[in-house]
Amino acid sequence: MPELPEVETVVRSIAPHTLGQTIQHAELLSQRVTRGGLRRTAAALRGAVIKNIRRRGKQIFFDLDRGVLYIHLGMTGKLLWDALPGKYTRAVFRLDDGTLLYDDVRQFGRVEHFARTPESLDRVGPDALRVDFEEFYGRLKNRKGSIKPLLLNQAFISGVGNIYADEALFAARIHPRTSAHRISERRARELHGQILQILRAAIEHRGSSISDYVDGAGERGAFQQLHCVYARAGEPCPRCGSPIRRIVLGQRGTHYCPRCQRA
DNA sequence: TCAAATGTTTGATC
DNA sequence: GGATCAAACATTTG
Repeated sequence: MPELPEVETVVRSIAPHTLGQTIQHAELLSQRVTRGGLRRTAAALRGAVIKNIRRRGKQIFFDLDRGVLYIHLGMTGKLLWDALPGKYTRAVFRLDDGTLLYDDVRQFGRVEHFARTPESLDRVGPDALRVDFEEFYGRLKNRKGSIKPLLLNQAFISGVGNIYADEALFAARIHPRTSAHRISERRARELHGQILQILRAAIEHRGSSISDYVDGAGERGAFQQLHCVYARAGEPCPRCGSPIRRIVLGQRGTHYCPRCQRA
């Protein structure tokens, strides 16, 4: 669920509460989410000071005075400030002025402590908001597969997920099955620009809440109201009125306008 | 009641 | 390496 705009919104909503605070107590509750060991991780976090909070793609890094707390929300992860723990609470961080909870129904997310930012997690591609066109096109033009799965590949660029991939391809009028290396420089420029524009607009609207996404204060986003194609199969295309089509591409639901986005 | 779908990543295989 | 596919999990939707 959480893609770049949602993760950015979460970071912004919890940063003011957590920056500079000390982790008085940490409790890790899920082996699946915290593979580094529940007790080891809790012990490593206890007493650490939060110096900085960063986002790269969909990854969140709390820089500590001793290592880093890494959080990935997966599909259903939530970071909540001063909320009540529930059935799906997987980690509890008691800070000086309140409590930060990590809730995650499906447990595809991760909460880990690292002594330093590890290489493997750092191997994601450039952040989708910071990649310039030269680099974007350079990485794109020799790729063999379809453009849609490539946009979802975090090693290509990081931050774009299923919603924003579909919306960006619609805005750029590119069929999701188009081979990446067959996209002209001109059309690639349009796509790059639309990715930036859509991600920025989504952040302004505090993300997309399709089912259960909320920010650190438990607030839903509003950008889902502005989706043109995502989860709108059968509805008229806002540009030409043709019914939006849904196919499966790279095992993911893919939404597009068959008239505006020609193969 | 059951099958299918859900925004994520990882790891196996060719 | 790059592309493809199954799997991890729990809930909701048709």
